[in-house]
Amino acid sequence: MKASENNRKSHIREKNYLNILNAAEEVFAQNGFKGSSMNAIAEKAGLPKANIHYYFSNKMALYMEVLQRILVEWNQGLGEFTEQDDPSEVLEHYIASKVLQACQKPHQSKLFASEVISGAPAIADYIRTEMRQWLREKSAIFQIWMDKGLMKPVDPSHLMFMIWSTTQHYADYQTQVLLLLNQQEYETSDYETITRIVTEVILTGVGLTPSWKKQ
Amino acid sequence: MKASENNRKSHIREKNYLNILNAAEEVFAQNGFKGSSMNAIAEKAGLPKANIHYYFSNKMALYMEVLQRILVEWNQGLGEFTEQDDPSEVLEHYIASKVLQACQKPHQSKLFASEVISGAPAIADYIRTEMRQWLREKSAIFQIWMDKGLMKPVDPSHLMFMIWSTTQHYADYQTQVLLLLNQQEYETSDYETITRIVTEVILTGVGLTPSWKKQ
DNA sequence: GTCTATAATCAGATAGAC
DNA sequence: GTCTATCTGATTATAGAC
Repeated sequence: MKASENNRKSHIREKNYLNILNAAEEVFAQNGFKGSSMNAIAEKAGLPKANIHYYFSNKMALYMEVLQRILVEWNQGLGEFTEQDDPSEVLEHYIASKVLQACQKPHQSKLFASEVISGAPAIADYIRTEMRQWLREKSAIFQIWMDKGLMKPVDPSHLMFMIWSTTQHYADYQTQVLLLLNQQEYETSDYETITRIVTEVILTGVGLTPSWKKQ
Repeated sequence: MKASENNRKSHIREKNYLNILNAAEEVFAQNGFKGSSMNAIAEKAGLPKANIHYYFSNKMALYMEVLQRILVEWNQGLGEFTEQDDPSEVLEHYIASKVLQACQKPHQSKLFASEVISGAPAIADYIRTEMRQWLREKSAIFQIWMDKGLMKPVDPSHLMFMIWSTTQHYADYQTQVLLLLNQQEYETSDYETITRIVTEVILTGVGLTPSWKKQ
């Protein structure tokens, strides 16, 4: 087999693979693992059901791939900071990224929420190890900032929960938010409004000043 | 038929009815509407599957009853206040009730979250009418308080979303929170910790003072 | 009112032609 | 690699004995 053929084939493989993953992400996000059918995923991907089984050994394997991809993307995009950084800059940046992520890729947070609501059977281990470790590290940095008097002392873990909940709300409860605001979808101006109020309330709440209020 | 017999029968009916509703609430909360099976509900209720169909015509009818009951309970327990009330007292009380509700009856919020994540097919109408109306009324009160200079001006709807998200987080993401905090379940002391930090950050964030910080 | 048995449909997974 | 046909088991719902 010529190399060019090989490339073309693996290109097709890659394309189908991603197509299925994307379709699965949407369907799983809407109805959770148990509530989603391979049929629904196949239809969304525009393929016969059997093709999915050609690329993924079974439903659970597909689900794990989708979840894995989300966790990897989340770990890349967010949350690396050190005690040397400026507290308000760090929180502002973190909140802004989370809001953007929630509004632009709500499926990801919805799928994650679905998984956690059903008891996190697939990611309990991940939460107990990597996520807990990450939270411990970042909490320690918060604590140092508080000890230095750079911010008001509040429980660091719960502060992180507040950031997660307020931002992810716009993904998980997207349907409710849009219905209440009488909008069809999020617009770019919404990202800014949301980021602004969440940042302002939380930063002020822990004794910090948002950059746009300084001087 | 004697009256006593009639009473006994309707008592049995009531007991079974509630038993099924409670079982259904748990199962639907964990796996959503599509992901839940009548079988699982029957097992949790300790009844043969057919008995459920004796009390509820079908799966959707059972689901709607469960949802209905949650919405009624939520409407009773929370959130009646007027512009004459004191802003910090109102917010403190509202947040405390929501935290208690989230920690004590996480199923309810989980089920609601599940419904909204899947696009709110069963309650879109409720959200568009009653809930939107409620939000408009309360937002108007917030706005009056802000106009009077009693609190810092922020978007009232989004402020409400922040209260909902931070409190409901402890229900919807209960599994994650407990895994991260390395706890088996919420304790009474947790209710207080959570209420305290959420209240403190949000109230301070909108320029109010929690009661325990006054004088 | 309760429960076993069963009809009818749907879902996950595979076989095998192309 | 792709797709139709099909197997097997689960699921909703009902029939009918008790």
